Amino acid sequence: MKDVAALASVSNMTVSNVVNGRAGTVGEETRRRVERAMAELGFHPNFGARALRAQHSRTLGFLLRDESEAFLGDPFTSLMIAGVGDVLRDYDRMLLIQTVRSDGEPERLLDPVLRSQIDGAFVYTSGAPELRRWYIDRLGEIGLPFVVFDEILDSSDTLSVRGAERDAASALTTHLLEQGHERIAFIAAREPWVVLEQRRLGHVDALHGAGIDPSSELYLREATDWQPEIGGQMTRELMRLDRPPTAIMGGSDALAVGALQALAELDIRVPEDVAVTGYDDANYAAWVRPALTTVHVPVYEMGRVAAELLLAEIEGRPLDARQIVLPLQLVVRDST
Amino acid sequence: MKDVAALASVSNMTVSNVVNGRAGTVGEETRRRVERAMAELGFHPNFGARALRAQHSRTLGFLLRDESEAFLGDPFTSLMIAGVGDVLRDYDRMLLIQTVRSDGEPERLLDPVLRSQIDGAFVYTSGAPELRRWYIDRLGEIGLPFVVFDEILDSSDTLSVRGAERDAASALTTHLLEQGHERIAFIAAREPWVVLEQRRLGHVDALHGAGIDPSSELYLREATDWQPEIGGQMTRELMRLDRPPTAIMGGSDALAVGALQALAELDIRVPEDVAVTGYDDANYAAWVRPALTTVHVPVYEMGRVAAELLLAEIEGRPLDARQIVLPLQLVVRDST
DNA sequence: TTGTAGGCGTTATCAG
DNA sequence: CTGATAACGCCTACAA
Repeated sequence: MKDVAALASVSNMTVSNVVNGRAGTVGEETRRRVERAMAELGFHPNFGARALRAQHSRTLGFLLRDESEAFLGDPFTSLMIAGVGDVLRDYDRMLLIQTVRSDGEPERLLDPVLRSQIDGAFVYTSGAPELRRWYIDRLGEIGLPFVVFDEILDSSDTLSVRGAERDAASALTTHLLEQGHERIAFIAAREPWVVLEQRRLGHVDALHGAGIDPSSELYLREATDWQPEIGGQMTRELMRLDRPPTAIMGGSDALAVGALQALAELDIRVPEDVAVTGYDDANYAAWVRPALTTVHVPVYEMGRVAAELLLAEIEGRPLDARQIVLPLQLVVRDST
Repeated sequence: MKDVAALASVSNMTVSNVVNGRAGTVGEETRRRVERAMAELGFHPNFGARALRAQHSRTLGFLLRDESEAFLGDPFTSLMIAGVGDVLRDYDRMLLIQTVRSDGEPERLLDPVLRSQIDGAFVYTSGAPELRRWYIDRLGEIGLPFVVFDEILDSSDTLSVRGAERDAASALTTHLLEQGHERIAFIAAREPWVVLEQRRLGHVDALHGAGIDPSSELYLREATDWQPEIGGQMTRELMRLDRPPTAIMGGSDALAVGALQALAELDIRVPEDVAVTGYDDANYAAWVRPALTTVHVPVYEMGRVAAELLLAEIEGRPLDARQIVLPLQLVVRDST
């Protein structure tokens, strides 16, 4: 910077003012001289120095803790990050990704925060409620702005974004009930996941609403992961029941795909004999046959909304709401 | 830091030595005192200050320029980032994502580099060859270590990672030839994409090897994107030909899924009447019916390899090779 | 083994 | 509108 200053025969401060486009503090002619000098020398402000002095980095952090290995590879997660990333790009901010394995030290997730490397954080964590709670509390103590995803917070001023999972699951179940189904199974993985609990609750809500008692033999959650094979296994198990279900709700699209496959192998027609629904509306939900009835979860949009929210908070703009719940859309296709 | 120093009754320097675990420069007893003080005060070294002074940030950048909007949402890209991210996590480094829209200023992609915000870069760019070239040259000038993906570089010491696309496409075509197919169509999107050119070349290689001249009416590339619908359109077009193909190779799985759908609607059996192949081996390739024969592209692995490569370079470890070409695996399923 | 002095590149403050 | 000065928090070099 001092080279630029020298070349343009001005002081450091003037260069700084030009770089930061501080209006009305620098003469038109001087600005031009400085700009020319910057171009000539290929000057770019040093990030570390700026962060040190200005106490902010124009960088936001995505803090991610997931169970699986290729966590970031999860389409859900990456679409969320894409939403965040797209908005940040428009606001000219950068995104830092920090992740911890579920078998690593959880505190490490907060490193960028503790080191003042970021100006705000997006928090997307799996795992035990206590841990999730701990992260939120800790971040609150630290006082850095942050948004959490999928967390159900009452009477708190923590920023959060989530989908109306319970309502949507209820709507999906109601859709099935309206088709005349009464024995509706619900299959899922065993992994703890708040969102899934909500889906289950919504499902039960709707059953109760129709005066049906959820049967425990129709609620399978034996699996360890969300692969279709597991969905197939659970489906076979269900169809061996004395009174098999007439509809199977998958806790995710992948599980539903497995159900579809298993039913095809058993020569059971979908939707004539048994209806199947997914959840998430992954791209392939429309591509399998029969195309899956499912619930569209606007993950990308959630990322965008969260980013807008956090940026508004950071830039001191007024917020309409601190907790945002996005509606989910029922998508009826051919499997029901 | 000075607070810690005060509390432990030592100098700043001693605290710094403890933080950085510099061996043998600090007494056992002193270290303990300092550590206690750090814990008590919740001390964490300031990132900006360290980056400024040390001239490195332990952060690597993923520089991404893509045509589409939700660029990061592309499963390909995000799996690659996941691979990179997983390795960096093991090496205790962070990942900064920088992106530019195709309609934005391309130079902005290099901002983190120019500002010394990162210690190295992963470069994944779409677009005209000149621009891609420009990025590589510019990064070379700057002198920061970087790896590029999917770039075919000869006689250069630029680090790069790519798949053996041409070989795999050739193998896939050969597989079809061995099944007795002679009229093999190739459909793709028009978007410029180096990888696709390679796939096409491999396809042609195999045809030539079998003494077949690639027919231009069997090479469709009219589409604007990679959605299945487009693959369906092209398939219908192909089947209207006087001598329709007996096999259709999709430039990607999504296109192949579209072909599958179109053929089903035309009551053409796959693979009996027409064989179909995809490319990429996306998760759904195994889930559609008939399950797609395709080529597995180890994107996640590519990310990992690139990260290992770049880290070795940065940390000054010796490199076996600077240009890495990963083999791709032919995956034969039910559509051929 | 520990301490002191100085500077990394920027920006805030305040004087001119 | 512009410039001098100090400080941000840490680390390198050298001294004790």
